[in-house]
Amino acid sequence: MNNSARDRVIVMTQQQTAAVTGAARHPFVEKLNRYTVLCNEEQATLSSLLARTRTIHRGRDIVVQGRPHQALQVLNDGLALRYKILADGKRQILNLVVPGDLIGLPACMFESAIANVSSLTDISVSTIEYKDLFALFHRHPRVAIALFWTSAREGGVYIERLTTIGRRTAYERLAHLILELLFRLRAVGLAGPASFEMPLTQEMLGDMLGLSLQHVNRMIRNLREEGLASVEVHKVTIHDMDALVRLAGFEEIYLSQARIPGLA
Amino acid sequence: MNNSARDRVIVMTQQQTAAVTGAARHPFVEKLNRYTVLCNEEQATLSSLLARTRTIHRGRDIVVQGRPHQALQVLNDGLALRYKILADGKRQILNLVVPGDLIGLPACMFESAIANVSSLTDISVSTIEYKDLFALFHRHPRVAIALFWTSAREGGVYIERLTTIGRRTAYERLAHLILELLFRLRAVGLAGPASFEMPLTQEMLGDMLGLSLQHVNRMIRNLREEGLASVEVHKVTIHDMDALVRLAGFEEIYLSQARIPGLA
DNA sequence: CGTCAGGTTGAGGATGATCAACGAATGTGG
DNA sequence: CCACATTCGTTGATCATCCTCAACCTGACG
Repeated sequence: MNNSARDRVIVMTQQQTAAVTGAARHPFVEKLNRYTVLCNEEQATLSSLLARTRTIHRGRDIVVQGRPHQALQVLNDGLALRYKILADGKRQILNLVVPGDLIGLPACMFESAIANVSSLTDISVSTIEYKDLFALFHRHPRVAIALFWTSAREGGVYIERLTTIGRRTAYERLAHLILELLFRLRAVGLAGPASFEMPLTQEMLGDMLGLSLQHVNRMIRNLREEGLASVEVHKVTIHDMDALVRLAGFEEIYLSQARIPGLA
Repeated sequence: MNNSARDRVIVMTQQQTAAVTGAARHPFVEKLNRYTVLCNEEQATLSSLLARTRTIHRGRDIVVQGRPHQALQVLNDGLALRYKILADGKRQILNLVVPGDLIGLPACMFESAIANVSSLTDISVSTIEYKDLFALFHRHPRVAIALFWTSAREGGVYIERLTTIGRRTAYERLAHLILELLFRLRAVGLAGPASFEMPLTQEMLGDMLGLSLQHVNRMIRNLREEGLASVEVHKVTIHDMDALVRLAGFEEIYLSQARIPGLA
């Protein structure tokens, strides 16, 4: 916990730099750059791919289950949710999409999308046509490797959620989700050391965790009464990090964005 | 459902061809070749990467949670399981690994492995060092694209399992798993039109579905009594495919291995 | 001022876990 | 060949976690 405040300051500084230098500094480029140091040309090519951005208001569907598509999209700013709707109307929220993420991964890698993505806030996105993606693989293999690496690591989030839903109690599930959100948002400069803004309703939390909204409400009360964390309207604050980590069985390694080993 | 038997025949023929031409025809190469047609040189490079194989007996751990590593492995033959063990000993099985799959995906994309993989049968594996993988990205961008595509589609299996565990009843979960196993095994020539050999215990099924083994047993009995499917010692047979698909809410698209759109 | 989304709380009930016991099949050592 | 252990499957009884139904509260917004 001691150096997390410092970490955050560094991230925020990067964000501010981005604001100064304009769209060239882009969360997606930043992320790939964390996997392996990219040269100027590589960064320039990526930036030009992402140059044209589009703004979408909150609550709009960006990707729709069953619909075909011919491009991937990158989230530049704001938050989105990936989810699936079952035939009987039940919803499973798969993941939170944060700036720098590929929106259509993995939903858009099929003939028609296998999941929905909708904007949780107003967002800014860039589109990468498949043909441009393929050209990128030919021109900049190192970028391709970084891309491969990120998308493979995405899988880590899913397997962790899977074990959370499959094998943890409701109380543990909520604790684990809160910690995951904290760490993922912190990595993109959107959270403090032990708190973050959260535009998720209790119904959404339930749909992420396989729980009813009423039960989420009770587990939130539990966390508050036990002094572990408080979940208010749009803000989550962690009061006892150690206890929460212990309760959740949380291990942050699956969210790591460390260098790719052995890549020059 | 009508042409699935025919599809299988084609796959089986490919497998037989493999037996004739020897190790050069490899399930991993076959799979990438289904994503985009690879030229001879591309296939040759891949095959040489996979030439050295290693046999591992059943019940051995190939990848161990928390342990570092410097290579990916490819499963050539046999079956394996990816799983996580929690601090209190509970186990969540994440996925079945079938021939042609990258074993260490996504577990080995981190500084230390975030999940275990163990052999379910005697298996044959090839090792791909990271440096060889990187070289492949430089030499054969089209292979890299196919690799990116497969690994991204892996995510589809996880999000489907996630919605299954999060939002379906125990009965539906079992039905869905049986169908997924059938279709995945059929894609590698290891299942008939409506049946397959299954070396999974009821405890393992429970650990895949977030259920207790006793409850799995009862749901299996249900399926049998309703005439939908029978799960015997090491063999699963589906008796009423339509009803099972309806019960599970199963949509096979997330297992598709169709061509990558727009890739020459 | 009415409506609506979101949050809060309680009561009752169902799904699925846990505990417990037993049977069948397989393997092992004597 | 038998005694024994072990693994896997089967079934019943009880119990708890979590769902469903229902009601009410609050604040925001037209």
